[in-house]
Amino acid sequence: MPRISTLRTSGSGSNTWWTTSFLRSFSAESVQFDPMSNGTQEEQVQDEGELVAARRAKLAWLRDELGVEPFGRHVEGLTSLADARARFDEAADVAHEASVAARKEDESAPLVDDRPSARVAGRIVQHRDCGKLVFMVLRDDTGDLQVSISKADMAPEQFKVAKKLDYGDIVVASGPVGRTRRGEICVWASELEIHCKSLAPPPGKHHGLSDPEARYRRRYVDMYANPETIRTIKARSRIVSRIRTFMEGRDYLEVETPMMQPMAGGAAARPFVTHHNALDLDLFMRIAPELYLKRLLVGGLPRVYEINRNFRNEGIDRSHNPEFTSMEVYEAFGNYETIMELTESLIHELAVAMREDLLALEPERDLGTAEEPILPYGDLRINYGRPFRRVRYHDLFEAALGFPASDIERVRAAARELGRDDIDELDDALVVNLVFEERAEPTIDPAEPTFVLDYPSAISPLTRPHRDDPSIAERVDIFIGGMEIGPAYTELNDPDIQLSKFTEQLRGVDDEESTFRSLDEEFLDALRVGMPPAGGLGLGIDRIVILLTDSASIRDVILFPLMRPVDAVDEADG
RNA sequence: GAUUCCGUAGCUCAGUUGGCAGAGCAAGCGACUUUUAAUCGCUAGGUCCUGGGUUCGAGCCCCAGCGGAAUCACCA
Repeated sequence: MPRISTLRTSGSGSNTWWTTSFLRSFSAESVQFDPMSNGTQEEQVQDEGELVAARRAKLAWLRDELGVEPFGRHVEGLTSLADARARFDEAADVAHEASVAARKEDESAPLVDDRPSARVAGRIVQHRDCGKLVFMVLRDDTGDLQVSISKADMAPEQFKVAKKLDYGDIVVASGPVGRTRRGEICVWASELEIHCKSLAPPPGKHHGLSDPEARYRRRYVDMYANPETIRTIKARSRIVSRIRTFMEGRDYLEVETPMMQPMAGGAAARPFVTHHNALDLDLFMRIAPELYLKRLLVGGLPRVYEINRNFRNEGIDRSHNPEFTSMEVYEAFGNYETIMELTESLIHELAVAMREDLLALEPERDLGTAEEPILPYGDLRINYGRPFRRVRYHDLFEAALGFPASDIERVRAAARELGRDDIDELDDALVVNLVFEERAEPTIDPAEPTFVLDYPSAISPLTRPHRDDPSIAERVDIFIGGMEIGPAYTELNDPDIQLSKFTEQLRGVDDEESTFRSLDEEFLDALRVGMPPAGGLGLGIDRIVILLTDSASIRDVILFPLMRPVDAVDEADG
């Protein structure tokens, strides 16, 4: 027999008829004892602890004793909790209170009740049973609202239900919007129905769910336990929507290109491999849409963008998830200057809108001005005022190191100071960039969005060299809050140079890399057909959202970040 | 992949030198017609992440594993 011995059926004087009734219902309905059953089924039942058993017992009680079906149906005329709260009418509430007081003196006095009413739905996050009064707090995606119930105002059966509801249950309540004596705006419910009985033990009432692992694995619990989670989800959705509106306003066409590609191109990253059965063909989850978007420029679309997922088979940390969302943009006859202007305008506009969203919630916050929004990010206050800082790669290098990048002896000396022992084997350009990343990048003020432009050509193999100085590339990277948000380029459209750069790139590839790097002949064919000169941009959408929502980790802005399955134990051993 | 830290009741967390497993909230029963983390009385609730080892004795010490977080590497 499954273990339900934690629930006593005798020996304790405190048990009443309905405890035992719960227990009978529980053992009769929920636990189907089968002498032939195997251990696994029994274990599943045993997993249900005391808290679940109590909830199942209430479920059975609702059905058997009250004839209430707690898994409800379609409901009409619902108002969000925020809207219901907004309906509150002070004068009507005062008049109602006065008439109730008058009737206590004189029973023939008329009852005045012009309070607006509302029908609301939500999940119970607090429940207080005070005898003939019950107070509960409902939560929906617009906020919290108290529902107050007086025994005198409700049918006896419904009041019984109201007293026995649990944290986590979903209910619908209807009645006038008023205040309690303590001034709390609430729905004074005359009707109350349970529409979903929550059978899982809820998270804590005070601290919510704070264990990060539990929050990511059980996001649906995190969402109702921690309202900021829904706030971030909504903010992300608004940000993406605003990006689309912005791009559409500038005549960019949104397109969708393959996410499963025969060749993983467009970036230097390790791909995931998958397989098409009917074609018996290995495919790569895309690491970038770039080479397909450029084909569209070849075909004649002047301005295209794509917002979608890339998949990169690499490490996971606060700013990296294996699948992440980026926006790539290509603009015929643009260059990295026009793309910088686009990027700056877009990010500025997003910050302006986010500032307004934040002020709508908290008008008193100091968030700069509409032209120069200042948004919090951790300990920083990032100023999104235009123009963003622009600094050339070599100038930033020299300012940080005290000597120019062309002084290669001093650069190599600085690199050795970083503790690298492979310096002598590296090309000059790679050593310069190493020192740049370690010493110059950290000097960028994280509170000031900054474009770093004119990277060395030698480390930018897919970028068009600068027309005045071929040793530098028309490439720009934007940094905000210490994160690289995305690079922009003047794209290469000379097919012969592109071929030689590809070939050169493939030469340095090791055995492991060669399994997923190959020469994309179709793309080269497209370039030979002819691509207009173009500016291109890759923008990390998750990172933009991290910044604008002041989130600590990419996992907070991705609904279901990748987690190792808990049960995948020892499978790989052998 | 490396290093460090973490894993104890449904949730949030204590746990002393290795000596009977603790609290608050949540849960069950009772009281309460204006609560606000309601209050008051009673009751129940544990695979101390898993598996080994040391020890008379392990939540605590050692080894291995699993999961998570941070930092690093890869990368965006």
